[in-house]
Amino acid sequence: MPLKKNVRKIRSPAPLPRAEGHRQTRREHAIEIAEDYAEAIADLTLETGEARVVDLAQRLGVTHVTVNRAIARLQRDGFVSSQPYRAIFLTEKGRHLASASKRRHELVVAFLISLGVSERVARLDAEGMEHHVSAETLAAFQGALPRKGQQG
Amino acid sequence: MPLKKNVRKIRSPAPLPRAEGHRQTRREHAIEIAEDYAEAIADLTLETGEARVVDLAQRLGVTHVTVNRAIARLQRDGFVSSQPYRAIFLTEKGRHLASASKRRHELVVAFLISLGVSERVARLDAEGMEHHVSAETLAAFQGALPRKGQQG
DNA sequence: CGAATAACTTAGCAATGGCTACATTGTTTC
DNA sequence: GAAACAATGTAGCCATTGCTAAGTTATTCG
Repeated sequence: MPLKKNVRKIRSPAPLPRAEGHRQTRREHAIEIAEDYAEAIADLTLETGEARVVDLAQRLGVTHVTVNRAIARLQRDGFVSSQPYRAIFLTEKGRHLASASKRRHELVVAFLISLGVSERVARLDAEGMEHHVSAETLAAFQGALPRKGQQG
Repeated sequence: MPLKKNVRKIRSPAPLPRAEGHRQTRREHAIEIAEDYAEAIADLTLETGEARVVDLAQRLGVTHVTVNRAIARLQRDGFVSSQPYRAIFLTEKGRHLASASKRRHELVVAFLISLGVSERVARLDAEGMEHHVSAETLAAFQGALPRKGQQG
């Protein structure tokens, strides 16, 4: 008596959509690093005039070796241009990514803070969350944010 | 003439904290899969009585091979117990992780929906965001959510 | 200028997380 | 019980993302 341990025929009919979210999350993971680097490069360029491997390493909390290889991939994918032993520059594509990322990042931080989350935690959480905030959700965050001009 | 391209001495003094967020994000990435699997296993066990490799694969949007290896890691790390060609069961530790993940997941979805995000997008975004929502932020979400009993 | 130092690069290891192709085991069905 | 088929497991590929160690190149400074 097989006891019907495996009910192999009656595969569940509906739970397909669930997979979609996971697929999207994986897709987003693939571009997270590009976004983080683009943002960091843009910031450093503003702050110090150029983005160097060591500075990126310090800022992202990885070794300079990791940065080096990441930059190679970003260059391969057209986000940055760099020459050996020289500073790193964003391409048009990279600048685009950086500004979008930066805007989203800051909006997420501001939104969390507006909810009462401490600035420290808001910044920590935003770093991970931001990459998974779609345009629609970002718009909702923006909408829920208290307006700038009307502080009364 | 070196033109002072590299101003190597004046390393920026403050941008250290930024790295902390990235480090946390990487830490969270490391447990994302455990959380997703634990939640999926818990759900499937409820829905169909047991969690099988194929079902997990379908639900998570990966091949059964990927599931197989992930399960091996989860078993190594004490989240699940499984025997070859048999269903997968959560350990106490795994159940704990699953229930926490599930609660957080549902709260994030509910919160996004309450902001006006469509259910579809809320579910898609939550899948990626949830892993980076700290206890503090989760509490803020909870607090911002309209109460259950007072729908007026 | 040349040595010292800082920055960068390269080589190579480990873990993760996808995959396809193929082998094995379990279940169902005749 | 054996064949057919579904499910699971194994081997091995590739890419990513960390790392350390060791070699190169630039910059700075005596």
